[in-house]
Amino acid sequence: MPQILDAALEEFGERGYGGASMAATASRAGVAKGLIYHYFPSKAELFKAVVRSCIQPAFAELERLVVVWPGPRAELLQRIIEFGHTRVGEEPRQQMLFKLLLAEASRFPELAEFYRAEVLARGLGLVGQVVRAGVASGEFRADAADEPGLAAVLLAPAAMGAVWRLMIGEDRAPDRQEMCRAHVALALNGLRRQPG
Amino acid sequence: MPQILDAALEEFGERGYGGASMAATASRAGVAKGLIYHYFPSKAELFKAVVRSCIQPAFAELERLVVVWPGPRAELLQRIIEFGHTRVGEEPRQQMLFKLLLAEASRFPELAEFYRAEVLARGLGLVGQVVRAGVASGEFRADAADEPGLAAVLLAPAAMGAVWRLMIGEDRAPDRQEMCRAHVALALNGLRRQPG
Amino acid sequence: MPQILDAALEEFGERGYGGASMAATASRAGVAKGLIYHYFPSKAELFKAVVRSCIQPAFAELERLVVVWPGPRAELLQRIIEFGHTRVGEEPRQQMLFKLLLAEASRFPELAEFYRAEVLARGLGLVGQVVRAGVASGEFRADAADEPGLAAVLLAPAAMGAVWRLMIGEDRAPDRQEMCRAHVALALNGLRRQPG
Amino acid sequence: MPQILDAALEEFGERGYGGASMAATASRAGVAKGLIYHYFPSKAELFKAVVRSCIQPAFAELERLVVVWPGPRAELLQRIIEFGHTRVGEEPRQQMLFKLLLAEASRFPELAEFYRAEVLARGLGLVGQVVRAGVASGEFRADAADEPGLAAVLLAPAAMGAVWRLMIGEDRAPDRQEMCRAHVALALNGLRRQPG
DNA sequence: CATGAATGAGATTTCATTCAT
DNA sequence: TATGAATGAAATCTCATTCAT
Repeated sequence: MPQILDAALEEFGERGYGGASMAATASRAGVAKGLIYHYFPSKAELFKAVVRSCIQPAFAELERLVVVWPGPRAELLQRIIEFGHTRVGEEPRQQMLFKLLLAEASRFPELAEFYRAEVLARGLGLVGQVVRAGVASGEFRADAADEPGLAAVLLAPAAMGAVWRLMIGEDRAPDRQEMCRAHVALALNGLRRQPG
Repeated sequence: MPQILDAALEEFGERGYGGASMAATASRAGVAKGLIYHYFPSKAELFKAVVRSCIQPAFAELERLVVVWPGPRAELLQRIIEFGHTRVGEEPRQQMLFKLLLAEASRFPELAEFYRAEVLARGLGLVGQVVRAGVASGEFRADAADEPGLAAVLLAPAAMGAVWRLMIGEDRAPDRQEMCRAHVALALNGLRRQPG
Repeated sequence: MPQILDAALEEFGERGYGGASMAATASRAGVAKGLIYHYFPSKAELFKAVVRSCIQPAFAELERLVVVWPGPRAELLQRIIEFGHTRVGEEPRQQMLFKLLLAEASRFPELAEFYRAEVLARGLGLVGQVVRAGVASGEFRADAADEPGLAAVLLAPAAMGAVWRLMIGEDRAPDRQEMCRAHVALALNGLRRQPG
Repeated sequence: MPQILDAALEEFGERGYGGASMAATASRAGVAKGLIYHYFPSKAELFKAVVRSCIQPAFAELERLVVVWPGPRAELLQRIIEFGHTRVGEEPRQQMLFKLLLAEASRFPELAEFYRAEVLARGLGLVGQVVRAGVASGEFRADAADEPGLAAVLLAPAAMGAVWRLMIGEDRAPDRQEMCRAHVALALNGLRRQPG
């Protein structure tokens, strides 16, 4: 059954939900078509199972880090941004998951809700927490705490970088490292407490 | 024939490339299936024609504005950012186009290339030009001119906002106005010349 | 399209609704599978179309006869009974129709209703009319007009003969002519006005 | 194993032979699919076993009654007819059995033969015996003994009543009691010795 | 220009049946 | 006895595409 999920992930990833074929998935997995239906009642259920199987506690590491971070918040924010640019879409399974979410979320409300709750909301919470802590400690300008859209703006460049890479390929998309550097610079400058 | 393209846009937009059906497109357009093949040799060609038909000189206005802008670059940049947040994905046709690009670009290299050249590159060029002008005029910090990823970072929040809205719906996605305000603030603060 | 209906009638008749196959129907008809779906949206619709195509004004002849009959009602009743025994299930199309109705009516409410309204009710009406006329003319015993189940009882032997023939074959079922003779005798004796 | 037969009866009764599924039968019975095959080599054999399990000595009571009946034959015949109308298709198991026989007999020759020998022939024998006895005793008209189709005609209304109820439902079919009354009246009148 | 009958490959899904445990 | 994983054939249905008219 894990082999079926693996095969299905590949197939869905390569062809999308609509383009994927149960027969191809079965033969990728080296099993008979019927066996898939022994475990999953339909293509849609298989798809959701595949997505579920890719969910990983990606944020756990960061969330722990935020809690125990001893140094300045600016540095923590930098780490988070760098983590976003380097780690997002690095592992193939995660990359496929993101691709599927991107392409099919609008046709699978459950998927969209999962993405909102498990990925977006956690990411926003993480960043928002750091920002507020930095404001409280006086590192960041005070009004940053009152900008409800700030977390999303801080998250967006890393996410959009991944989207661009998926859409037009790693080689033609904006360079990962360059975006990362500029992102860090803009964020830290943009949050710095104003002189005078 | 424009009716066919309109119908096809709706159909592709609602069902995606794989899910769209020529028969449904024909009946949406009120013509016979055969007529579609009179104009378009295949489903894939119809799809590309649909995408092409949605291309609009979205950047033309901005590109002109950048050239003739009389005031401070900060204000120009603010206008561009605001334009991005409010206009991107506002018109239904543009929204569908973006959705299709997002979902199918990886399976239609021509589409991806079109997006890269006509949308991404022009957008990056636009923003980059403003940044360099602002640096030249002393409004923005000098090292902003040497950050090749900066334009992408400045563009990303507006783009990602549109992606989020497509994925999880206007109502559950991060608020458009809040993101816009935070985006402007972060960008202007982040680019400001550092006090000596 | 008539060839499809003919082929479907054969297929459904031989194999029943559940056992019939669209592929077999198509190849019987000498057309491609897909063409059937060009005309009929589903197997169930094809089935109903087949049934509809078999409906014939079987009772029209008898209904006219009842109206204009000049002689004694007993003789008319005898003719109707004989018609029932000899004609029902004689023509192959009608035989198949009856078989299908019998076997599938309980799973196709529309079919059951059609049978009730177009076959059973008309048959009962016909017989009831003759009985009442015979009572009115004094040929039949008076209380026959007050027995609401009589028409069904008079119809039943002919119908049940057809059912038996379908179930166990013409050769092993009760003999058609013998049943017919006994039926006529019982009916005419049973309706005769009582002496004294 | 009785649970399997019960479950199979329900399943076959609801869906017919073709529509019934071994998996559904197994889950109705609360056992695994494999276990059914432990007892029954195939779906067809299970079906026949189900039918066999429903056979009950329905006629035994009547056959005994005919032998020992002390009173007039007319009264005995009336009882038999009333028994037919009230008892046939009363118990759900018998009803399902009849339904299955009706629908599938033509595709299961063994079933048809079983029905002919165990149901039809015994019923005809029973009625025939009573008629002959009544003729011998002078209660019934003499020529009734020479009508080979008479028994079938006398049996038919009760049987057809059950068929109609199965086809179009108890509520829309001819009323059971009304048919019974008319049947008794017609039979007794129709068999009465003619006045000189 | 325009139709729609016709095709045939391929999609998802069901299901009786087998078999190792 | 009993399970349930596994199979593979066949079922219904869809759909892009062709072509005679």
